[in-house]
Amino acid sequence: MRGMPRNADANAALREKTRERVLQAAVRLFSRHGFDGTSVRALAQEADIAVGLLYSHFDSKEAVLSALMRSSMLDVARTLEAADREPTARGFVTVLLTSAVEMLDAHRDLWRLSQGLRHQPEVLARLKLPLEQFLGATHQRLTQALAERGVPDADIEARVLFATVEGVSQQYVQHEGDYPAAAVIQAVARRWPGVTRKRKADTR
Amino acid sequence: MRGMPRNADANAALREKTRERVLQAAVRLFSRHGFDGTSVRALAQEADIAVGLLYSHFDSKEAVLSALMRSSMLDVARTLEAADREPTARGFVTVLLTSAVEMLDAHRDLWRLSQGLRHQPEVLARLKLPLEQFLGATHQRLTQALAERGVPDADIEARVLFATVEGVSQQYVQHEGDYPAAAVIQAVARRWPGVTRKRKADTR
Amino acid sequence: MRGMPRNADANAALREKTRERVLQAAVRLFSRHGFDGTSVRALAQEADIAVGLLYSHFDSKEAVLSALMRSSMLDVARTLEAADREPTARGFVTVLLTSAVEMLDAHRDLWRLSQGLRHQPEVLARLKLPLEQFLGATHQRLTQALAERGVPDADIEARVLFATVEGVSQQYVQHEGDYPAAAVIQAVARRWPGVTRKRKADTR
Amino acid sequence: MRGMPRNADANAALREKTRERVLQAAVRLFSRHGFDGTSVRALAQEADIAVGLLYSHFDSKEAVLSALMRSSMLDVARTLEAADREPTARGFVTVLLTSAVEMLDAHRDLWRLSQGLRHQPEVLARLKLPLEQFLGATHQRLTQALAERGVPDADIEARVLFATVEGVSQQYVQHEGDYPAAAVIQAVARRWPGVTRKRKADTR
DNA sequence: GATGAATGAGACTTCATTCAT
DNA sequence: GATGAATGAAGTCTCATTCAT
Repeated sequence: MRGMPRNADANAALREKTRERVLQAAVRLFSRHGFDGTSVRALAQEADIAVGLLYSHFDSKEAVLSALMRSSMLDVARTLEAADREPTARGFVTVLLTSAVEMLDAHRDLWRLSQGLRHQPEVLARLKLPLEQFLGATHQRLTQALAERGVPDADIEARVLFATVEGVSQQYVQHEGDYPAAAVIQAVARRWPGVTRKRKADTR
Repeated sequence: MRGMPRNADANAALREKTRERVLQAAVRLFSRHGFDGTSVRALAQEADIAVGLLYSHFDSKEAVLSALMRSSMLDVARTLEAADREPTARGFVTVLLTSAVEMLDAHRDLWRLSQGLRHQPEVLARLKLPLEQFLGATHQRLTQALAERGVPDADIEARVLFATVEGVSQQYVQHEGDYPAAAVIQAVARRWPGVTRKRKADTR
Repeated sequence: MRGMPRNADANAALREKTRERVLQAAVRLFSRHGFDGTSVRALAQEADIAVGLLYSHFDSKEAVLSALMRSSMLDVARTLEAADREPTARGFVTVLLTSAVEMLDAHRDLWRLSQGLRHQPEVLARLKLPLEQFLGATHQRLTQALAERGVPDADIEARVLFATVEGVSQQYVQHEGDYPAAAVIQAVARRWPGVTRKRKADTR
Repeated sequence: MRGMPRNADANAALREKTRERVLQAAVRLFSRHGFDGTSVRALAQEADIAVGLLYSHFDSKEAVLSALMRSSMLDVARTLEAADREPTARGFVTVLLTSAVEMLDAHRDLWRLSQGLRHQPEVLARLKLPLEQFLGATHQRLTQALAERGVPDADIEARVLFATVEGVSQQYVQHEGDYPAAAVIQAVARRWPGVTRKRKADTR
């Protein structure tokens, strides 16, 4: 076992700080110029570190992207959790959209980045991200949430809801600030039942 | 004077055919490997022409992308036109989504490609695409279409509709074939008025 | 099938010339500074071409080395052939050494280079050179040559001979010109039988 | 004044042990992957010390190589000494080869490494190794040894002997264990006089 | 028009070395 | 003494674009 001067804790903290700086710089640059449009040199400069140091934290430029994408998937998952406490479908939809919008405010760049990659199968494959599986699981959760709140035909309705959330998110991000989010959310919510009916049968 | 050879028309047709082959090759490759992931050499190879010839048809690799994006915007515009003949909001929405899905079937790759670039402002700027303006115009047209069909609060409702169309398109493309498009479209349409009420005031 | 302007033959000749220039530059530089000590930029400069062009002729810097090594193995094989016409062991040895020395005069750098790599198993493995096999075959040929010329115990004697040729080559190259090659060759040859005795048994 | 701590001797011994570990790690790695193919980090890891510590023992990576090469030259010199006690040329040759082979068994990797560098003049120059001079001295010693044992034309014969030793060493190392060293040595020795004749004149 | 050899800037990544702790 | 985070120069290779034929 080898020694460890300079205090191991301080060292770990130092590393964590640097890593975080790289990730934040990466969100900014990747989302603006694209992954390929961002050079490692630019990335290091934005993070205010030497190029070499970047590689002591990540195996490759791609690994930085991969870390970001994982974090983005967590964002989405968290959005869902917030809505789960609402008893009615309308409440569920409202909170879902509201917290999605809040998440976008906080992580707009990250979300833009992840959207940009959604449709590039080759790239996703290289990153080894379980996107397919993640989308499937999300659909499942939405279906169950609606079913529990008495929405019939929950499977199809979940698809409608999923599409709506994605569409609204897209529009919201695209408009960079002047989007009537509250009004749109309300208009969407009005289309979902405000009370929970007795369910006669199970979802499946 | 030389030049102006045997048959000017045949020559022009030939050029057009080559140009078309390049564009088709570009959709395939760009949508799979991304713009940066596709080399001009690969592009020329896929189009079965020499690299040099490609440059006699397009100023640059970027110009090829630009041409594709313009064509994609036309796709979307055409989708709208198809729906315009429907008298009720529900009919409008139904046809809008249906023809969107049809368009996706025909131009899935192109649409994927354009989606991938939607969120990269710097790239879009370089391509000098009037995306902002195009989205604004589309929103206008939707708003007017809904207003004309007696939908109150047409501005907000148009945003809901736009978001829905985008969301459904996204999901549809993502699922590569096993998406219950018809059922989803029906479920969406049910949320829109099937009859046109008298309008009391204009939209604007 | 695509066309081929600028005359296909001229094109091929052009390519061959360039390729040859690269190989010659590579011998010079690799043998002086080592493979790792030679940058691709330096290589291209010495060959008086652009870096990129080098890569249209060879897959990698390593591929250049590989091509050289193959050519070096041919050199050695040719040396053997020259000696095969001698009827006595002494004549065989004399010609073998003489033509080895001649070969070294012509391809000193290449031989130095290949010697430098002989003992780096990892590198050789990467180059996928059949060195092991080549050395085995050479030993076989020497054994048979000696046996045919009536040398008893030809297997061991072939090893002595092989070692001598290698050792003399090494010394010759190391001395850069002031090596009494003729005298050494004569002294070596004196140790081998000048007449061919009747063989009583086969070699093996 | 601080420093000069508890036990200066123990400290020095510790340093020496570390230095030795580095050198051993270096032989292993350099001989397998080459000098350039071995990173300082890998070297430190193999020696189980921190990178920084390595630099407190050696000025540079090159200095490590230099130390190894010097040690390799000592190996060769020692080989010669062992043979010096033999009265006849044949005995001298036999012991020379035998102890060369023994040395190779003990320091195969080191010898391989040094052989790999023999033909790279630029590299040798950087290491400031007196190779030229060392080879000259070795030749001198061989010449004298043969002359003293009554071999005429000792200068040329010494070259033959030197070449033989090098050639056999090369073959021996290349064959990684299945080389009939004893038989080859015997076959070589048979070519040298087993008795010492009166010398009529001096060598030079 | 059509070709592909040629160019050279710039991308990602590695690595010897330094130095604050 | 001992550590390993940090540096940035330099390496290999790719690629959009040009142009002689």
